[in-house]
Amino acid sequence: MKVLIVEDDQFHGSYLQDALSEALPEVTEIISASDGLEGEEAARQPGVDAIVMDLQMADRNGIEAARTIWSERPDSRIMFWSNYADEAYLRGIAKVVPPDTAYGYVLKTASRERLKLSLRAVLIEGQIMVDREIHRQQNRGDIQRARLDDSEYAVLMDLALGLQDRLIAERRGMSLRTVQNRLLSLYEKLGVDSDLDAGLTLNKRVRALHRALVTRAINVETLETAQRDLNEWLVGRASPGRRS
Amino acid sequence: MKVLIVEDDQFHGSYLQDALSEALPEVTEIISASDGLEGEEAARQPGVDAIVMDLQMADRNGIEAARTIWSERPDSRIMFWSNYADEAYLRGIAKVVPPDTAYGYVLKTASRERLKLSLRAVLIEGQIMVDREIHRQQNRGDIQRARLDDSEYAVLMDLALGLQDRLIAERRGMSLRTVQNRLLSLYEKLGVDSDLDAGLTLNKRVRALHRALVTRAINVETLETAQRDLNEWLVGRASPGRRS
DNA sequence: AGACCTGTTGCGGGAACCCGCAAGCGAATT
DNA sequence: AATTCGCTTGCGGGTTCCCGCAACAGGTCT
Repeated sequence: MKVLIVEDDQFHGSYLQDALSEALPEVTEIISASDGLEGEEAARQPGVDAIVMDLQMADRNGIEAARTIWSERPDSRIMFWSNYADEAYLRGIAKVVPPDTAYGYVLKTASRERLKLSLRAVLIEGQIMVDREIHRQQNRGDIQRARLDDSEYAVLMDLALGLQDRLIAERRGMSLRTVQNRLLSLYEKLGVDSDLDAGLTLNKRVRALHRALVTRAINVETLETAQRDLNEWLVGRASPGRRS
Repeated sequence: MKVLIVEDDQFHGSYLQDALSEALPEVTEIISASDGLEGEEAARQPGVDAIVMDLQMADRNGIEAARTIWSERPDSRIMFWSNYADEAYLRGIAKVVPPDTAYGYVLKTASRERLKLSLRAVLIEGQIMVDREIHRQQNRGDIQRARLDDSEYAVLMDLALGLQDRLIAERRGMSLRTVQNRLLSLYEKLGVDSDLDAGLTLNKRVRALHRALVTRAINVETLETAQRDLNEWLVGRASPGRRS
């Protein structure tokens, strides 16, 4: 069995390599890549059965690399290994994982035992496994009162990009008023108003983005990929009617 | 010589310990802390001459820890050691470093040689030393067209918190129109308009925050500490004139 | 001194935003 | 079939935001 490790921190990389060969005796070969691009390249080698991937990497991050890898080989088993329990990462992964594909998400702070267990479960058994820390993070009701559904999340991304209501409506195919309703529930769920019990009134749009960031509903990498998606959408929209 | 290492990643911690004792033969004792709070505590021990501090830590981050340490012992020499070259960190450090105090900022991606050199320069020689990568990051004119001055930065933080113009004016002691002028130049410097050459008009406030984040002018930790500062200011404002 | 530049402030108006109200519509329940 | 519930949509109005225009103060250059 041949496993690819994509990790840009050499210490974490060698620790991972250790744990991997300890946990999975069936591994015969380990290859490494130190950023997302290299990772995509290396994953094209024949015989790569499984991948362990860091999420935060300089050039191309883990989720983007995973997207291209999965688009080429949808049955690849990928284990994500990350410092942070941001909900944004989980959403990002959920958007790119093919159906019936095994993947996992463990934190770097997890114990060696849990890491080894997860590696076996995902890479060998083909399970789907997400560190319970990550789910717990999201559900703490004091900070994030309710989960955002997909449509709300989409609007949140557009808001975060700075689109105005009209544009969001066009992009998401809703009416203007519906967009505003989504925003309303976003403000509610993100706790925008709860901060102004102190009697101060604030800019809800910006505050929503602020709250989304500090609650880890989105993060800066999310913003960057969302910007790329927006650019694609924009060129797709710019064909006919070259007016003004 | 007694040195304190504050670092929550054990691998990086032991690497640092190695490099430290290699680079500084005069070190006789190394003590460790694994988060900001522990670090503050440990720094109170007698005889701690120098500190190496990670910036990203779970509970209390490196800058906050440095602030309390410096407030107790302003002559402490602190070397910051970080994964990211965010301008936000540099600004945060600049705000808390006492005058005539030695400090340094190196990236974790720096070579072992450069790390050792910086350690000597800062902890032994008492120099101020900032990794050139960090300055380079900020000055790339394609992304960030011009540096923000302190007043603009302050307004940017308030904007990021979701304050509206009136509040910012009150907090910073400017007129409403002046605040708006600051915002104008922020929009300019952050490149808010440059994105809308594609002909799309967007919400400048939110877009400014977006740009500030992706250009690393600010980051999420900045937002969190700014929120705390805001809360302090709010309670300080709430005493007399209980009007409406 | 006069010209000039930079930063601050007020005014005013068009655009965007926030949101209450109410009508419409499909799905689930009774 | 009637009712209820949730979601969508249009309308209207109060508020905030963005910013051009212009007056003014203080500092610099000639």
